[in-house]
Formats: sequence, structure tokens, C-alpha cells
Amino acid sequence: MNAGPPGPVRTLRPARTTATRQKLFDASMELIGERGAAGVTVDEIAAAAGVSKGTVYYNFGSKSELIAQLLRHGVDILKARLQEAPGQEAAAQGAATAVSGDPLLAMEAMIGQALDFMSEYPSFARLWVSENWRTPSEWQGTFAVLRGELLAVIGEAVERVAQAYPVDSTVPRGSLETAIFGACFVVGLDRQTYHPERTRDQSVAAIMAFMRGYVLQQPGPRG
Amino acid sequence: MNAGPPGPVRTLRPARTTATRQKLFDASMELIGERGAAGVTVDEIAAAAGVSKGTVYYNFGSKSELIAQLLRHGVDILKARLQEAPGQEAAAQGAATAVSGDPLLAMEAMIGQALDFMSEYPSFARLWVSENWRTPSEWQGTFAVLRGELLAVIGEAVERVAQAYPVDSTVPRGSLETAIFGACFVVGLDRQTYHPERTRDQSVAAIMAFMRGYVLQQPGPRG
DNA sequence: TTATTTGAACTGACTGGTCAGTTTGGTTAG
DNA sequence: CTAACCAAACTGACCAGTCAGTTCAAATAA
Repeated sequence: MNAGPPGPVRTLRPARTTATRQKLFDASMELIGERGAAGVTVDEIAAAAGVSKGTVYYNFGSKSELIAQLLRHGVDILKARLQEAPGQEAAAQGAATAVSGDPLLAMEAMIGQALDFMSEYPSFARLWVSENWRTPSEWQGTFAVLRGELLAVIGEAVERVAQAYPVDSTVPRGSLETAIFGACFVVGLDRQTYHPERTRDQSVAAIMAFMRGYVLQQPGPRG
Repeated sequence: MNAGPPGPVRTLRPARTTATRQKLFDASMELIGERGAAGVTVDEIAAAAGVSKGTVYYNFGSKSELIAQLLRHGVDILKARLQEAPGQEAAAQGAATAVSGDPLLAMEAMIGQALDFMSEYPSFARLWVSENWRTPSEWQGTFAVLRGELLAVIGEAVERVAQAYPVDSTVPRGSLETAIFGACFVVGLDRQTYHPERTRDQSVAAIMAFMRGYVLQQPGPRG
């Protein structure tokens, strides 16, 4: 904990600071993803970022705060990826407004984006699963918020499927979203760690089995 | 690391040692599940087990080895649970030999067992997901072996489903097993951490959506 | 039965080292 | 000119692993 030196101004951050923070994010992501938050020292992070230890404290105030902001940073990227996947543009306006594409295809695109993210930022995925479910965690609040944001995006996509297709109403929506969300992380990490030979599309297909089991019989959107 | 004092005899372990080891397993599981392997000290574990620090080293040689044996211990319990779930007794003997029950129901029972295990040993589940995908982990080999054992049990159950029902052959078996496996952990942990109001059966239903999406149309075993 | 021995199991103070966070006095870039 | 950064020393807490000594139950001797 640290009351903190002056600290970088919150508004209109200059270019140098932004670059420094980015370098620190990159280095932390890599190291913490490999060895865990507790297993990495601030000295190591600073060295890997090519920056002095004091700069870390100048910019973030504490190791804990650095990690909290790192989590926020990663989630912002993932959220953006999910939302820019094809078919995500049209949200629930009225009821079953006619939208462009097939929501199941949109879902598939979204899962593909999620898996691509896991490939691109495997360290973030490891950090997430490592720290997410710790009960008295320093980042409990942070995780609750970020988790909610991500599940909301997935929830919208599921909602669109549920409006276009007849779905199994005995499957609770929340648990389904959780299962999909978790499967993306786990399948992505497992592929990277234990089965690099498995393709992206195979993984997407496996996770999409979820959605195919959720919708009731017969293809054809607009149930 | 520790060449090790005499060390407890491997065969015919006396009652005292067995009890001590069990106490250490219980205490470690609890503490490590909450704060992570690196976040817990050997002193704490010893104190929580009501045992001196030296005893930990007498019995396990090192913190690392204690955790490795803890992982093995937990997996043995989980494996036993999965295998004793109803409908797991008949394995693949020839091809589609007539077995007792519906493999889909057996699958459902198995997932239920897995979720019960996650409820009963949430700390083990947290330890697993925290350390499983670390790349140069001290327990890399341990995890590879244990993961294989668990996936094999799941694989047999999936195999039985595939023999009784027509299934979607475009979904790779390995990825599917991974997804189910991971979903059990994540849904179980999420329930415990964020949504205690969700019931066991709701969670089972959500994960079973996987299997329903895997089998092609129309109910009725013995395709 | 009682005394003595043995050694596995256990104890806890101690050591050497590590690490988060601080401070200070200077340097650089915008 | 000043916010941002650097380098390096320092503090105080914490921690994995060690080891000389203790306990006690069972084996053996008297």
C-alpha cells in the first residue's frame, strides 16, 4: 500500500507515460501469466519492461494496483474483440426485430474471437483463471465487475439466439453463459498447453456443441 | 529440495504418520485453495494442521513435494467419484455390446458427481485451475499425468455415448472432453464464488447441453 | 512385571536469503 | 521548467529449509 507520489495526472496523459505503462503492461502480462502474481517480483517486472523500479511505483503506486489495472486492460481488449465480431452490431431494441444475420453464426464468430484472444494473450487467460476464484482476493471487486462486463456481452449474444430459435427453457441462462465463458478459457488454455495440434476451428466446433444442444431441433432462424 | 531425513517408511506406514499426513493434506488444501500455492507459508500450513514445521519437512521433504502429493490425493478422490457414478461399470468390451443403462444418463450422473466434488473440495478445484496451465511449472509432469487420468475416465463415458447414439463426427472427441472437463470446474467454482443460489441440477443441465448438442437429433439409445 | 533401549516421529529456534516498498539525488524529454 | 524517469542504496518483514534436541510407544531385557 502506498499513498503514492504525485502520480501521473489522470487526464490527458502525455505520450511518454503512455508508452511506459504499455511496456509495463506487456512485461507484467508475460511474467505474471507464467509464474503467477505472487511468483513475480516488482524488480523483475521493471527489468523486463526496461524501466526502473521507481517508475513502477511512480505510475502504479503498488504491485497490487498494477495487477488490477492489468486485468482491466486485458478485459477491455477482450470485450472489444467480442463486440466487433461479425453479427454483434444489432442489439435487443424491441422484441424480435429482424436483424441481419443468423445469431448462431454470430455466436460462432464470437467464440472464435474469444479463442483467438486466448491464443494472442495466453498469459492474460492464465492470470484470469489463476486469480479469479480466490475467495479473499485483493482483486475480488475488480474481478466481479470485469466478469460481469464480459458475461453481459455473451448474454446479449445468447439472448439473440433465444429470440431467433426455440430454446430449451429448462437450461438456466446464467449457467449456460458461465459454461460457455469458462469453456472458452479452458479450451483455449488447454490447446496452448497440452494440445497445440488442435486447430482453432476444432475448438470452436466443440464449444458450439453447447449452443446446438441449447436450441431445440430443426435448423432455420426466426423460430 | 531435501535429500530427506530418514523419512517415513514407505511400506506399512504407522498410524501416527498417516494421521499427520491427512491433517497436513486437509490444512494445505484449505489454505492453498484460498490464497494459492505461493501465497501460503509452510509455517501456516503446519500451524493449521496443529503440527510443527519440522514435521512437514519430515513427511514431505519440501513444500513443492507436499503440493504434488496433495494434487495426487485430490485426483484419486475425484477419479473414484467419477468411476462410482451409476452407469460407469460397463466398459467398451467389443463394439456395441448391450449394456445396462442409457449412456446419456450415465454421463449426467458423472457430471453430477463432478459438481458434487467441486462443492465438497472447492479448494482443490481452485488449486487445480490456478496451477494447471502454468508453463514452466514445478508440477508440470504431475499435472500432465493426472489430467490424462481424469480425461480417460471422461473419455470412456463419451465413448459409450458415441456407441449408443449417432453423434456429430465433426466435433473432435478430445476437444469435447476438454470442454466438458473444464466446464465442470468453471461452473462449479463460479457457482461457489459468484452464484451460490444456482442449484446443482441447473448446473448439470447447463453442462449437459454439451452432450445434447453432440448427439444428432432424435432421442432413443442404441442408434 | 518392571526397567531399559531404540528409533521413528516430532519440535521450534535459527539461518541465509528474498522481496515490497521507500528514499534520495540526480537526469531527460517535452 | 517540470513531469517523468533513473539508479542504487536501504528498511523491515517474511519465509523456505535446517538441525540439534525431545517425546513416546513398542521392543527387549532383567
